[in-house]
Amino acid sequence: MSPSNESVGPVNAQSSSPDPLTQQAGSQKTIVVIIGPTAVGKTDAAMKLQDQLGGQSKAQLISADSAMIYKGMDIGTAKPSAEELAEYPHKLVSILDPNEIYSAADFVRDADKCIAQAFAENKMPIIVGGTMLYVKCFLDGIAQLPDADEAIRRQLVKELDAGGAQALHDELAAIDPAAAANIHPNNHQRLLRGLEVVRLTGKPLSSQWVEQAGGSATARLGANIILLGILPTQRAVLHQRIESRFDQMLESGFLEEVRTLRQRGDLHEDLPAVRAVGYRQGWQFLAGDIDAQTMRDKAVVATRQLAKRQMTWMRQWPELDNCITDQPEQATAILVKRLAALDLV
RNA sequence: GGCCUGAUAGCUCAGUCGGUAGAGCAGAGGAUUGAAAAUCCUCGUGUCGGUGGUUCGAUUCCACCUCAGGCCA
Repeated sequence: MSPSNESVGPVNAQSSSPDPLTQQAGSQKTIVVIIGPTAVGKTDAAMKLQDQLGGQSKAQLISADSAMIYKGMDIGTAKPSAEELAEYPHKLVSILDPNEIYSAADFVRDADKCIAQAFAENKMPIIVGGTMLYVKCFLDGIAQLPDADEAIRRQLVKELDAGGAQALHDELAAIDPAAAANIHPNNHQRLLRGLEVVRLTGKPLSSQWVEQAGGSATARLGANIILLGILPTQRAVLHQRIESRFDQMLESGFLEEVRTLRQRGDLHEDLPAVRAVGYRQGWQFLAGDIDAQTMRDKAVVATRQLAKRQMTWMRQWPELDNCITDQPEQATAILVKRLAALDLV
């Protein structure tokens, strides 16, 4: 009989379920979130946590990864193997064709759905991934904005080519100085998106950013969040892992995977899937633009740079102050301890 | 053994008609709201291979040495 039993959340009538574990998990609605840079061991930590919680009937893994979302991109995204996925089913893995485009807003919507389902099945949701924007938007909420609009984007690109980025940035600044200050003129991707929203809604972007639809994850889902970041202090060690992991991918037939994607004929280098780390370089190699050594080196560099950007997100993440571990092998133990303190395991 | 070319930032190189030097890449830090494994911003002191010589002053010119590549023997 732990004191935290009474202090956390409403307690359902004892008669509703004979299983106290299930009942507590259901009533307290806890979501575990594990984030970290690529190659750090997030997936292993999440799978071990599922074991600790009692297997796949008690936990639901949900991937927050903008590349694992694609079918046929397995080796290069370091997806768990088919055997592992059978034992540790992941939501939001291999759900999209590589010719499709996914977004942070899609992720928030899909993750919310997966979590509601997990709660309905008395499973504890475990979000695990390295796409920090997805996780950030999931946790904080995301503004209600219009989807990408092909016609307007084409028009904006035309204007960009004709008049240059500064003219477009000036236009944005005239309507919405706050958004313009936040978006560098050279960042065409964000600049065009900003103008797209302004033209579609007729309202400033910055004011719409403030109103996050549905609010934070806690507010939307009535759940409390346990967030764990795995942030290595020895970057050289991570770089080492990234390098040898890519070499292993090559040995495992990564280039065959890319070749299969190329041979479809309908994919191209402007698609997010083909721009993914490793795939972009493999694509260029198979197109004959770069040699094998260059491909390998550039892929490793791109992966290192990805890891760096992921770690920048994490360092700036205030909620992460007291829950970072640089020892991936201990991440599961730390989470189990925190769940135990809430009587959830 | 002789001749030629090179030696400058972690890497590839530019440059200084003699006044101690700057790009790309790598690396580091940062931003991040429907493409995010994306996109973008900021950050450059290094015995200018070594030792002498000429000069007020040499990374720059000269000599020799070392190393690398090439050519001739």
